[in-house]
Amino acid sequence: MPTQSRRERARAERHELILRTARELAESIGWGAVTTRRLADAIDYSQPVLYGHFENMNAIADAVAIQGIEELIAVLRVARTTAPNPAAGLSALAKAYLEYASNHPAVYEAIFVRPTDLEFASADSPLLLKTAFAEFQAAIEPFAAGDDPETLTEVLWSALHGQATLAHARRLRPDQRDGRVELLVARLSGKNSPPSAK
Amino acid sequence: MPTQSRRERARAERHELILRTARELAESIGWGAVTTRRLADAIDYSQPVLYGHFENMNAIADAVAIQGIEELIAVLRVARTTAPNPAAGLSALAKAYLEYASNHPAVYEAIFVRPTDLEFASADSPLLLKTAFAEFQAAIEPFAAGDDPETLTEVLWSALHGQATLAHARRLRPDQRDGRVELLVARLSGKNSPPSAK
DNA sequence: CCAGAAATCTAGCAGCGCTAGATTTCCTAG
DNA sequence: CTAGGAAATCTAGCGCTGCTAGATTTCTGG
Repeated sequence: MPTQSRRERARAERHELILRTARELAESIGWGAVTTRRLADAIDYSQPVLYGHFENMNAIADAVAIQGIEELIAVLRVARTTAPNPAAGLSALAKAYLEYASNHPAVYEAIFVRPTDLEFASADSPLLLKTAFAEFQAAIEPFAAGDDPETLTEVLWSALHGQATLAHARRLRPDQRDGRVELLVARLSGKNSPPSAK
Repeated sequence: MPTQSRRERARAERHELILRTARELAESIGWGAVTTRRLADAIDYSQPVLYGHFENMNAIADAVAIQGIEELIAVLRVARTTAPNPAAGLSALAKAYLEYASNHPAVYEAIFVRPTDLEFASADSPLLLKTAFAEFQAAIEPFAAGDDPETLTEVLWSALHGQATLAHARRLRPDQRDGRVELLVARLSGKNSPPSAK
């Protein structure tokens, strides 16, 4: 192992340390309070070190977002493919999505809420977004009936995104999280209101 | 008219000037760029004058949000009550909501996106939120069937909110805005996929 | 062991929200 | 009509932000 390699390894480790710390900080104090000074302090280096790894503060949040969307894709895929049938798959995927958003609000914010240049910036991020989108589409497509599957997918994703963000902003009744997603899935998949009461 | 009154009138005018200017600035350059210095410059006063009218910058955005939600409520009510039947009313309300969000993105952001203390802060703002919520509920309630109307309302509102925010972030196909809302409304109201194709 | 390269830090800039204290403007009483 | 005091307004500045140039330290290869 040449010296060069050890340096590179140390550098890569610190790169991960920055990301991990940024993520932890964001989850505990919110992105708005994750400043270069605080982050540098937390990793025990001076601010300029951060700029040796990332172009700016925004790029750090973007990198956390990319890690997050990879996790999210995996979670969605497991939820969907583990289910015994399409209806259960759709329901599991929807619940898994909201659960991820609820358990990792700062990461979710980094991915989908924060004003991001991530759209067309990094070369691989649009691909990841497309992959995530494909998970939604695979889950809802069996219920497309005569409608355009892509449009239906956008409707599903938007509906879940809305529930995630409004729930996080405490604008929806917390105890009804499951009720909302179940009702949404039921109506979107066409299996509508139960025969009569209950 | 005693002197006191003229002063008060001038003060009220400037109050409105601040709000109007803040709103215009936000719509043209985004809330992130609406700073106390820029806003003060735009109204041709120094920064401290702003603090004679509002507690802080956030309170200005909150005030814009309150103006906005009043507008939005009126828009929703007209859309809903003008329609000839419940189905048309729901559709009109949904489209009006998305249109308002699209036409006044900064105001929409002030109301529903910006991290706000508006929840329990101002005395009248929760009432306004409840009133807006009631509009949604009135529109969707006829289609509740056996389901809880409040939950269904939360589902509707969340779904529209998601479409509004993701569309603004350019993460949904712009040309499919109407298609999405129509599909959403159709599925939520139980009038599902057309008999066969097309 | 030592020169040069690489890594890291110190110190600083401009802009942010916000405010204390100086200054100006205005109203009123004599 | 003017003097004085209250009200309105501004200047200047604090501590924070993201970010960077240049000094300094650390490490590496000859």
